[in-house]
Amino acid sequence: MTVSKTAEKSAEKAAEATKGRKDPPEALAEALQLGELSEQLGYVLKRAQLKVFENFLRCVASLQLTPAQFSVLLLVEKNPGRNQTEIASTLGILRPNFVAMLDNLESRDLCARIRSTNDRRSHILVLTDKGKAVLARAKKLVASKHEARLNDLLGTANREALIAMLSKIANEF
Amino acid sequence: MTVSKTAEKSAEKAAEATKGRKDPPEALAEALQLGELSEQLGYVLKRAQLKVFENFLRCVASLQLTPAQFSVLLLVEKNPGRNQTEIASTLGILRPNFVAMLDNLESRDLCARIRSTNDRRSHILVLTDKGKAVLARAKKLVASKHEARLNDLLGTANREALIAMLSKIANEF
DNA sequence: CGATATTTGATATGGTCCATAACAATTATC
DNA sequence: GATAATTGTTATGGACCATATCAAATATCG
Repeated sequence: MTVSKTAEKSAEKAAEATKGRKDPPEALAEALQLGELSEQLGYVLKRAQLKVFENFLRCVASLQLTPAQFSVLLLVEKNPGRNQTEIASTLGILRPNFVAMLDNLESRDLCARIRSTNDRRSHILVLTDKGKAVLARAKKLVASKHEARLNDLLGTANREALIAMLSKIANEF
Repeated sequence: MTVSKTAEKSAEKAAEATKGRKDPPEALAEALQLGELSEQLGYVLKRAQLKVFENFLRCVASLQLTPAQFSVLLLVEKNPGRNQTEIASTLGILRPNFVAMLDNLESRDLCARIRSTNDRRSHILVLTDKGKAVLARAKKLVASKHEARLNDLLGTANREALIAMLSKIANEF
């Protein structure tokens, strides 16, 4: 609560410093110096991730799919007959949180839970025909709009190198 | 709610498919195929970001600093005399959400808000001496543990290339 | 000048995502 | 056959993010 003596002193200096350069009303505020921040991997990684997700959402807006939902559909398509625990855990989703996600996808008739005949505790996941169709359309949108954008920005070789490095970090860090 | 006919049929096939390979009790569950997922930028970006943040937290655990708090301290140190709105907006933090963050940092005597003499609405932000000391120690920990780890994994040249590409995405995507 | 609009920090609030505990049904273990 | 473990589920709380709103201070403009 109380401000230290030294903080007060440096604060006075800081307040003074702004006095001299009182901006004329229409002046643009000077951009802040990012400094070491622009070299911080976590910082730039987070900001890039937000931008990529944002762009992804725009590209598949017509299908109303989030990145997480897209990843579920992709994984179920590639691994039919797996149960909720298996799909969720490979995506890093906790089982309790996966329930609502599946409720959503199932209510939109994109995938279905089926009680396994082997183990009647587990639900086997399958894409519906509509789910397959929507996923196919999503893939096309992602390739033509989302990935194409990235290729324009970085070039194909760099894009592949980027994904390889990120995979390495995700798996071995 | 109701499962489509086609979904039921493919479900039967899926359930049957698992019947043949009922695992012997001690068998390891086969890893799922990621398929196209491992080529999805958003997916690998998100997972890499989580790993990096996790590692960052471990490296500076002794200082109890999150990546977001670290970025605030860095930016305030580099840009003394700026107000809350300026610091928050360059970090992509909304002003309302920045209040609690500053309450935290201020209660730990790492930074201080000072009413500006120019504009008595705004609070000028300054690092306290303790804040400067903690930030200096944090920088050393990050450099020696966090970044060093990344250099070991990718090599210095690749690390720089990675950060450059991520910056490009963050700024131009 | 003075009325109105804008800005700043702050509060309240709701949404989404993430994590843990607990439970019933089912299956595995011994 | 008693006990333990697993599966899907619910409930719940925390962290983070976004919007509306407010009082105080300042800017704008008649």
